[in-house]
Amino acid sequence: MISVELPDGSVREVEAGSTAYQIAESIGPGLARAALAAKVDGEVQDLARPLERSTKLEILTDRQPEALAVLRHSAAHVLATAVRQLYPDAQIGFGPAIEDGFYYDFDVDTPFTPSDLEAIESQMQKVVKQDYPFVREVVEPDEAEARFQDDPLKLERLREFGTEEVITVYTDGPFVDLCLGPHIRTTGQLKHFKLLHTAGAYWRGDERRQMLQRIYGTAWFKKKDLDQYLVRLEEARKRDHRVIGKQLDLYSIQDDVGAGQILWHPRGATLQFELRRFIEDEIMRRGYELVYTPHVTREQLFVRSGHIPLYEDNQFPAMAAASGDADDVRYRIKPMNCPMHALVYASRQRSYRELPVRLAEIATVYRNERSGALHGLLRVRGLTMDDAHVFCREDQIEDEIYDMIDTVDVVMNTFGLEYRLDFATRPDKKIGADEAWDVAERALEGALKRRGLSYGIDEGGGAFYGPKIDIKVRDAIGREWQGATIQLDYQLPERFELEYVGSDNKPHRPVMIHRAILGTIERFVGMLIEHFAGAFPVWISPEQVRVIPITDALDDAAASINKQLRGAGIRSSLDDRSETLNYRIRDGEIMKVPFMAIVGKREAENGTVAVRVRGAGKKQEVMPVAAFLERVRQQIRERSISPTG
RNA sequence: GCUGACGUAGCUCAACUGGUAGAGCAGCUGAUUUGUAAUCAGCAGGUUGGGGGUUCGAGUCCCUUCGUCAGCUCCA
Repeated sequence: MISVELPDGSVREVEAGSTAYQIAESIGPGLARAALAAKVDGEVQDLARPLERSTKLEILTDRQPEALAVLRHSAAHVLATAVRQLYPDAQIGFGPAIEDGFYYDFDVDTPFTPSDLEAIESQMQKVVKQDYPFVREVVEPDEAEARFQDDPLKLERLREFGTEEVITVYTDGPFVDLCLGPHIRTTGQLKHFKLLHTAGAYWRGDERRQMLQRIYGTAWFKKKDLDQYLVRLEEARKRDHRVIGKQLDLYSIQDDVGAGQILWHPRGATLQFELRRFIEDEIMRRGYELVYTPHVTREQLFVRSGHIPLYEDNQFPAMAAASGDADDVRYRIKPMNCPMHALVYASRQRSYRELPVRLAEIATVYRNERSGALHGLLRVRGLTMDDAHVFCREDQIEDEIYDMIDTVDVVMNTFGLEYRLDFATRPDKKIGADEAWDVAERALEGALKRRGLSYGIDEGGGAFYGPKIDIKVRDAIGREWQGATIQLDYQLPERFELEYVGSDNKPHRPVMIHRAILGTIERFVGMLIEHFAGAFPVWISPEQVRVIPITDALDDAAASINKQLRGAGIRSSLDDRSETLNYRIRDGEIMKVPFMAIVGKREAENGTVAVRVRGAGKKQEVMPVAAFLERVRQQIRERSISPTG
């Protein structure tokens, strides 16, 4: 007999070899029916696994979020079962649960079409109806080899197993898979799922290997959850910066210019203008100095910096010699600013007294991104970094990093953006002595700890030249994009032989820190559009106030208010079109203008405006023009997130 | 770059198996003068992304090229 402790603290004595399912049955038929998996001593397992030792046991049902991943992974098996029935020659890859769903990779001769998906989904329904139990078996290597004789992908994985490892296979009806588990009890427990789309995916994520066909799907405990998820996807599409960017006339990308290049329209340019002003103001108060450097330089510069050949794939090809130059002088458009900032530093002698030297430049750089990677504003070829390079002594690193993290936090909080910090440590392939890495990593982590923000650790994720801190923000549909980045660099100072004269009157090599706070203006604006769904804070709104006269008899009065607002530095416009009031108000709402100042006869007579605040509907407020003006200015000054705030 | 899907008026989308390219909104003109989310009428607008091919005939089929989208890979 063994004793099993349940979550409520009660203990049951059962025979060794009893299953969690049997225990669930003994507790009650309702629980047995609802049971999806078991948690044994903190580990999620199949319900059918025999319990050999005294343990703590929790029966997982649809009330435990941990069971969702089990359900989704099982859904992947049901998918594979269906695909194998419809396409017996399909070879199977991997099929894990992922956030919000699952996928399974198949090697098939002809890729699946959308209508194939429908057929596969209805076949899945049949598999569910069959209510096949998921059966786990532990097998010997040669037995496993035999079972997966016709599945080269599985065989490949199988041959990677160490001799000590336990090989398990799972069977549901006709389908057998090499799999760690766990699974739900039967296929019938999968109820609410939907296949979403297909995509190619390299086998083992390696672009040199063959491309498999991946089918993505989603699965939920309840129909309501599934429906909500589909609605959420729909809502996210409405927040898509590419949709809103068009609606609000912020920017365009045109074939005549080329993929991945942004044409900023006046409204989008205003966002960029305010961001630049904001960040430049912020960092100059923190002791940074602005520099401007060329966009095209001799290729040799990037050879010296090491970009060529290391980064060459991401650079645009060389340009021919400028006229009059020697034939061997070629030029490159810059993919980064760091070499030039290093040269600014090196342009004269530096004393330890002037360190840290902090050089900043908001500059557009050009990278030859692979066409398939481009994505609206979030991944472009012409990207504008709010770049800076700090040259300092090792003992100054921590303070500098601390200040950078603080800047990131201030900037993100200004917009109410949530972000995630990742501390990326030394990779296997690295340059420099371990002692230097020790110092660098300690400094970075010390600064993180001092700032008191939580962060993840990306073990071995650092750059080859130094550890880094990455800041990631999510887009409307939950994809993470890198924003700010802070990178320590021992390599470039070496290559450019950067020096400062120390108090000992001897030359020393400074450390270089690369950092961007917004990341790139393009990506940051894209994130802002999605975050605010186009309803920007007043201070960055392209159009802050729209003055609307009720009839054309009031056009002059409205025009003079508009002029007054503009004179006060407010981005105001006048809508005196010969359209109905309703039409113009609707237009203002659609364009997400934070304030509409409506001028009727009463207002004109009293020197007031009827202020309609974006999103507040009819709850307007009549106030003197001067008071309104001050209110807008206050919102701008305080960088309020919402006009109602 | 790779796999798949897609590309029709400024925008959103129609056009059955190949048979005269349409609508709404936006735009222009005129009328209307409006008190808080679409006033009415008229007009104009397209070598169907580009190039080539099959066909009596191509938006529709084929090839090619550019681009977009979802992923993969890569990355700010």
